[in-house]
Amino acid sequence: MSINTKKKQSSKKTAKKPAKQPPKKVAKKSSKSQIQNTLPDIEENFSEWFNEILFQAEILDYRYNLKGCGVWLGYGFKIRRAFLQIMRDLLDNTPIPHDEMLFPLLIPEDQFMKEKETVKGFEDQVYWVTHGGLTPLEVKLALRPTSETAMYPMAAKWIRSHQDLPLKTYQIANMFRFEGKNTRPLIRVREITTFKEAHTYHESKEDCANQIREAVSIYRNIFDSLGVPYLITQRPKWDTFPGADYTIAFDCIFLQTRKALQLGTIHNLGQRFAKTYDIKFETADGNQDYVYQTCYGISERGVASLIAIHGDNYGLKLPPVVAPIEIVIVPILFKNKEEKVLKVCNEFYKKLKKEGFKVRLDNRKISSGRKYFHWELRGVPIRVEIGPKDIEKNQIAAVRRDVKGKNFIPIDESIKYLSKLLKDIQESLHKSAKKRHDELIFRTNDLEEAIDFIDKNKGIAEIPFCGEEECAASIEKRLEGLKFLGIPDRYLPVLNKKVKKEKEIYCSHCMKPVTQYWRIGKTY
RNA sequence: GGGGCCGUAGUCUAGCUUGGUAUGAUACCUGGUUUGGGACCAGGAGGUCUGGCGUUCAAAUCGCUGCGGCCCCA
Repeated sequence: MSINTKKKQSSKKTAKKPAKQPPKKVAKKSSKSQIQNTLPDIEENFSEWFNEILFQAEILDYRYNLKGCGVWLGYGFKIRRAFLQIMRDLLDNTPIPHDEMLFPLLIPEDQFMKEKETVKGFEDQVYWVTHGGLTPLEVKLALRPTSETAMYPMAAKWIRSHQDLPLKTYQIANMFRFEGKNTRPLIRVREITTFKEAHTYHESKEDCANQIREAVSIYRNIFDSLGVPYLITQRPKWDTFPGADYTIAFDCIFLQTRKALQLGTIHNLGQRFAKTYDIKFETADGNQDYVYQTCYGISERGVASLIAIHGDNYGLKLPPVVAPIEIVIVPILFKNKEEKVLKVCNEFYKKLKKEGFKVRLDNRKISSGRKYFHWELRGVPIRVEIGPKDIEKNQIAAVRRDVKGKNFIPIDESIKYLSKLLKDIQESLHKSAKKRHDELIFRTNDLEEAIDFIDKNKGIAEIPFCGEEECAASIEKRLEGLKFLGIPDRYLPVLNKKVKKEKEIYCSHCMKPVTQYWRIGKTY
């Protein structure tokens, strides 16, 4: 199957178009059978590949006919669920746990408008509910674009004393943002179906800084589990979350487009929101003070990143931790031998199931080659084949998805072998992605070189920079789509005991002496 | 934000210029034969031609507009 990524060059009138390029083969095929269900080439046409894989691998159906909204399908939903499980496990198990909560989707206008900075940052993106049935509402209701304004008035009611602090909360819910016309499945959507937002409340600046460190470490863990490489960067002050003191972001550079995708953000909110929403507590010495806050969020872009980072021309490669199926068993059936093979497969299936593997036996009456393509497209890490020859030799054939080798294993050793293989795949996916990702970062003192590097879509660059917005603006003007990501983590006091300082470098634009490189590149 | 192109079965597509029975493939269903990398044969089912309005004896086809998609530029 294939979804609407067709690119029709011809108009009705001018019809006679150039011959359509056949899709690039993803596999060797006998010459007489026709090619179908192929994916666009991931290197040549990443964005088409991405749309196709979402549909073909049954992750998302984007034919809902409402811009920026789609349907999570069965297989995709399971991946999403595993992704959420990773986040929940980490947040629930910090020394002082985060409590999961759920706030209303609707926010009354007056409450929403209270925090001026946030409103300004989101005002052109808010969906408004103006009617209840046929009755116009006296106070219109915002569909949350983010939940600070829903949560903080409640927090003000809950927090009385320093004994109530720190309070750590999170919710996983959908958000609505009226994005412009350039929407993209999972990456830029109008309904963010999956937004994990943590909000924490503290009695001091120091506690707040500690929380930032905890958040960074949680996020590291999340993306490491997905095998997704990332850069940690403090956003420039002009690109900080509205109302926050500073914002630290996790970005992933897509290996094909070499554009950075923001995967998650961590904000130090200081006391600004506490003052707006009057979140006060009584200190140990009997005074009143406003709480210090942080918030940090991750969306379904996490799923997008693991699809994009590991995928190839055969389809997905799922890290075992998020794979809905870790091992698929394909029986190799020959005439008059079916019963025997199916019996052995069934026994092996039950054995793996009992051992706790996420396993699936593919009994369908289609050719085995077809099954291979089917499961490879869906990124199942290991395929086990069992045929008459294997039964004779008391073995199984194990094929890994990531590097495609076939190995024959004595059936008695198979459990041990398979669980080790899953671990290997998990690690090797991460390692190979990280290796390719690291190669996309280029440090130079020469602005021309940096711009050339980015212009040729080779990745992102680090250049010496003074931090001034005007200076940044003149550099951004040099190349379309060029953006300042911000300050690399190695320079951030909050994340380093000893902060690194560069010597004898000068801002790429104004030539002032500086001590930091900044990251610049193209972004999604 | 500005501009361009497009929408026909689950999917892809022919037909549109010059208005008159909607083409083919694939996927799907049934039966048969097969199966160590996308099998084959036979039969079957599947369409408000993106929604609305208009022109016309007659609209997939011409015009306007909504919705949706893709591309280029800011």
